[in-house]
Amino acid sequence: MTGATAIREKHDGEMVDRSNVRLWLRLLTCTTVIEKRLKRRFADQYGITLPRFDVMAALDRNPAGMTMGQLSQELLVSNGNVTGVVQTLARDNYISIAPSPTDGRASIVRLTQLGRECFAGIAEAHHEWIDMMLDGLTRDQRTALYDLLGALKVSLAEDKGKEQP
Amino acid sequence: MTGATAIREKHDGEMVDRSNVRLWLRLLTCTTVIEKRLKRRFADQYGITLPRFDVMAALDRNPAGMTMGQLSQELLVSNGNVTGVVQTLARDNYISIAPSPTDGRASIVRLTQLGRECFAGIAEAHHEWIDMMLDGLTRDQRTALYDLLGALKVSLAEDKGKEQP
DNA sequence: GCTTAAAAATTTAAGCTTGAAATATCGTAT
DNA sequence: ATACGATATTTCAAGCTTAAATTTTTAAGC
Repeated sequence: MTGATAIREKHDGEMVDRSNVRLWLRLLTCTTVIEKRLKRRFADQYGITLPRFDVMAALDRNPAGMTMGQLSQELLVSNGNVTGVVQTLARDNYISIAPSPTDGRASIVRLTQLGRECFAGIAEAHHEWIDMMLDGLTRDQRTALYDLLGALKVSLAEDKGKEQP
Repeated sequence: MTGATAIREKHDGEMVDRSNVRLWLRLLTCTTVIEKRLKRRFADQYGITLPRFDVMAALDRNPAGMTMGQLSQELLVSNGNVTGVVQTLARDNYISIAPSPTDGRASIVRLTQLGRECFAGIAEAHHEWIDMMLDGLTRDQRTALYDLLGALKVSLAEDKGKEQP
């Protein structure tokens, strides 16, 4: 079923059975394909990058505002990365950065009116694109995939403190 | 089951049921967590980046060498990216870049002896790390996840030509 | 009030990534 | 032999990302 547009999976070069590595590579390939398509569509139709959308989405969910540290934790990226993306969004007036009333070190980041309006339209398109990309799976398949990824997520969280070899 | 080290999922800010978006975010979160751990371990224990490892893995699988374009297709990244990563590996003498005997525009990239030796050790560690990270799933879960991701991959490939809204 | 460790954020250097432009080469048609 | 479209790669600008260093501020202890 691999037609001309079939997606190749990354390979690690080993010939012996490496089912875990193959599972990981398939996970990575699926995620990468979806992510690149989203990025392309965000850029083409809205002139926005995925990281900026992620920041706006986090702020949309927290209308009272968030600190840089909270954004870093919510988005699973470093503080330096958050600083850079936030500054770009502020430059373009999608968000505002205000000093924290209670901590002189911190800032409170919020969506502006312009930011909220832009985000609403982009979020709707985002949903539609995701729906389309997952449309080829049955509802049962999507549910099963969601549950299995949930198990993986829990397992990875428990992993956190494990020693490395 | 969300302990202190539980991994938060990214959110898109909507309160209505958006199961496809939640599935996508869970996929993204799992992939991101594994990828970041691999990157950290590669850097800490071998002083190498994941993209460089990817290039070496592709070349290990193709001892006769590959062109830049083949690397780009194999690794699902742009030509410009391949150029940059390949040049860095060549600088460090892990790979060699030779003019193609049949096409003056192209180059043939191969692992050097040093590159092969380094890659062998790193690849082994890579397998172990992946095995450990996926160890929390049962064999049946891993098989089911692999198959479901396969269905998703096929579906995404068929997506390729679909019109956007 | 002073000292110190910790916290919050910014800055920095290095690497990765894309898409487009530029350059050199190839293959085909005339 | 020449012209032209296509191909392969490099270069470039812009953005993202990390980890570490730095700066500013806070909180705790004395």
